[in-house]
Amino acid sequence: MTTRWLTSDEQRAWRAYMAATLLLEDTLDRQLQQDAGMPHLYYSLLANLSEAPGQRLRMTDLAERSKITRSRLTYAVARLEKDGLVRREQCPSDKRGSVAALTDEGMAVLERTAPGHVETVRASLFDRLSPEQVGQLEEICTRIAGGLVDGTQDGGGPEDLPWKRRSTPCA
Amino acid sequence: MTTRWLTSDEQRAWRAYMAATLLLEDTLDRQLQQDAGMPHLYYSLLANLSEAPGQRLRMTDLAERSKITRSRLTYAVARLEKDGLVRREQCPSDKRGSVAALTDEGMAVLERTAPGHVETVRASLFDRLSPEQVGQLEEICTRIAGGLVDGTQDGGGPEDLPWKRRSTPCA
DNA sequence: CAGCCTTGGTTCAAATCTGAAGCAAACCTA
DNA sequence: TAGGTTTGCTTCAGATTTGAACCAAGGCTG
Repeated sequence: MTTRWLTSDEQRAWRAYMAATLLLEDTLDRQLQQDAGMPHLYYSLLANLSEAPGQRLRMTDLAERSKITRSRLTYAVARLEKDGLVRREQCPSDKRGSVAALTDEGMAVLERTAPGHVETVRASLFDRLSPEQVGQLEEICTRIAGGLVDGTQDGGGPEDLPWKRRSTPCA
Repeated sequence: MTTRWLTSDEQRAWRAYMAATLLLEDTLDRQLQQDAGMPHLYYSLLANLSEAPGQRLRMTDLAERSKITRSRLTYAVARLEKDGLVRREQCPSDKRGSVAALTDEGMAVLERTAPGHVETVRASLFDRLSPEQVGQLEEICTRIAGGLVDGTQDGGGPEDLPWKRRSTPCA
């Protein structure tokens, strides 16, 4: 089959998408590195944990929610643990498993830095969009993410994609 | 001033955005690593060069178009040069400057891998969106990017942001 | 033109990320 | 319950990225 190249509308959208995502991620990384001493992804891990019951999650579960590989998560948590923001615990129900738990200090860092982060997200994104656009963005992104979560893109790729797994709740 | 937290609409949009961008970038990286032996960003560098007059660009210019730092570009180009896909040339008009030029081999790789890449972008993104959504996405992303390009986010941050610079065309 | 600031790019050291491999526990199934 | 597979997570080695430091060439000013 001959390639269906992008239309010029699609090309413009694609270029804008690449620019926006690169610039925004960069902005957030810098802001958080500055104010919280960690990249955006690490902050989002803390945020994820803070919302979980007991402020703790199984590694695989956290990886899945964060859309990152288990390998990447292992390193990230190791760093956060070294900083005392997260503690690793043994999963009582599965001796193989480990649980990442937000420490009080981690929660404190989160509470201290959240306002600045939200402010940056607002200034970079939401304050520039109309309410309708916020809705459109959600719809669009949900659709994209939905298609990629268990994405049988072209017949089963790598297996280390955490969001391709199921994890049993640890309790 | 008290923090203006995200509304629940904004929160949903933000979460969807993070999920979509992480998953999509991951998908593209894997696809291109597989088919072209390089991450998505490197591919986009080649693509950028291929569209430039003479298939060559000043380093700073390329960095700016690609929305990455000069440092990052230096390493990326070094790798691409090692693979023979790009050649560094001296800028005739400025002895400090260097120019990245797409080689024939680089162009060949691009032509060979472009169809698969486009197909992945389609499957992941455009084939899932309505034409209106494509338009909305462009509008939204253009707005985001526009706000961050020379973004005086909160009074002048780091200076190594290439898109904060001007570069003179080399020729 | 000397002195000084800016610009274009690279280099350094350290942090992060990646995919494959490894290891142990859990889960079958005969 | 032994044997084989899967699951959960870490470890390894190498690639990539980061921000600061560095260096040489350009530009400007007195």
